[in-house]
Amino acid sequence: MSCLIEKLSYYIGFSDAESRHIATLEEDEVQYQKYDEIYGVGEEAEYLFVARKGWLYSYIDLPDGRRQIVKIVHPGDIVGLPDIAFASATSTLKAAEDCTLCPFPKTKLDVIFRESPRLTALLFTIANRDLACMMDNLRAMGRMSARERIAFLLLELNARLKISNRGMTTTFRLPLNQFEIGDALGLTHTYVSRTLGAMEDDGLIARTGSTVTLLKVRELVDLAEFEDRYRSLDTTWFPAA
Amino acid sequence: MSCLIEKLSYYIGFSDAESRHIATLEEDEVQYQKYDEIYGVGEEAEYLFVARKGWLYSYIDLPDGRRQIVKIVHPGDIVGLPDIAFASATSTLKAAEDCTLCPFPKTKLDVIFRESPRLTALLFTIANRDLACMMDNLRAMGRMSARERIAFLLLELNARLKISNRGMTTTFRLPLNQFEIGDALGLTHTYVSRTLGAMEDDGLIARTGSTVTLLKVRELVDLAEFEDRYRSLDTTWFPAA
DNA sequence: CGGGTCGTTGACCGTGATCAAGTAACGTGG
DNA sequence: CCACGTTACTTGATCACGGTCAACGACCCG
Repeated sequence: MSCLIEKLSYYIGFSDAESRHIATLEEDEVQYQKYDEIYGVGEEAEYLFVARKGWLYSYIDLPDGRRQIVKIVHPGDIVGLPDIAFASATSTLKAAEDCTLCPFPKTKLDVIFRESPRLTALLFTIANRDLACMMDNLRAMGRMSARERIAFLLLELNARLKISNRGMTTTFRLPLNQFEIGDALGLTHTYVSRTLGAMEDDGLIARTGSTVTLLKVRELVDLAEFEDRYRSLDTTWFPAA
Repeated sequence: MSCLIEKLSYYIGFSDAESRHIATLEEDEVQYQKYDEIYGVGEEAEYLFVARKGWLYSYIDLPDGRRQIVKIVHPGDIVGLPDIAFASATSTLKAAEDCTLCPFPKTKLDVIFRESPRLTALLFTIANRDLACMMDNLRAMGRMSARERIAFLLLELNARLKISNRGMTTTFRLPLNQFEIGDALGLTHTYVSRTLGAMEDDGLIARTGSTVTLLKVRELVDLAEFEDRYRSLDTTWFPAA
């Protein structure tokens, strides 16, 4: 089954027509290699993407080399929604590892808006869920220490992976290097290294290669004041199918 | 004219039916006083609001007293969209000054989704524009100095005020105290005071009471790498009226 | 082997936090 | 009209978290 449908049907069931609409978003498929740039700031934002395989991230550069990763993308995620509001892309999309994407034009959304209010409500809700998550993120960047931010990132990634990956435990592959983790959290790779090391010493997490295990989930959750926004959505107000 | 319609019609024109849909969102009206809490984290998120008069902001608390303001609300803004994804509110909404709000239930959106694909596309686009703005914000918090963040905030507020306020100059009322500015930018009020003072000394801005003037806009824009995301939206792919 | 990427560790430094005191503006009540 | 409390802003002294710079080690792949 497509990982987009899998992810969406975690929240509501779909009619055949709705499933067909979703399937049209994944008709094409393109491969990218690790560190390929899929699109850059200022390029025409004609297409959206469904991530099918591999992790990606979007980031914004500052002219002096500072970089902020604003979104980490997993299989089943829709990429580029924040850019549909503009004629050109507001961030750069890069492959964190070899990956597969399904591009689709903005206008396919227009069809969904006209024909499926229920699917529209879901997409609208997901966009707003993402907004709420960005706010949590902003809180982490504005008011949290390095250790708290790292705890937050690990918990959020784990929560997201649970949605498309039933049977997910607290051990997961983290295909990001410490530069990338730092750029996502507003830290330097040096300090990421130090802090991860200290958290490992304290028995909060364990690392083997690029795999992480959250050992003391309760303590991590308290550290980061983490709330799982992915586990459920309020779909009670949605139009009927 | 209602400030919501004014703000939305900045981007597209509306049919009579669409105007009526928008008007249903502003049927009721409630007054609040400065520092009133409209709703808090965890309360049932039954209603959304249209801000009609006065500034507000939503924030998230940490248990030890740290606070992050995640959104500053102006007249004409829709408040609470990030919460429609959940059964209860994810942030607290507070009045920055005396203000007027128009509450409406989530289910009024459901009607819009069923009857007006074009208005749906606009709301969807605005939600995603807000996402892009949050990402700019995240970049500011993660990778910018205090001075750059303040430049960024002032430019963004000014850009937003221009939408509903034709003839807006670079002088505007800023009804937020320095604690609130700090909480929005991840700084202490002390440092906000110092930095604003230094920026004034450098001739970048001027202050008189709670009014701010951006004197060297070009330099401020360079400082903050500011891009105005409010001035125009890509509406070319929207369904026809 | 050699070269590249990535992670670790050490020494030092600077931005912005913390703590504290003082000032200005304002409304209140006597 | 002044004494007062409150709130907001400013300024100074000190501190610490995390940045910067640099060196080194581990690993992978050619």
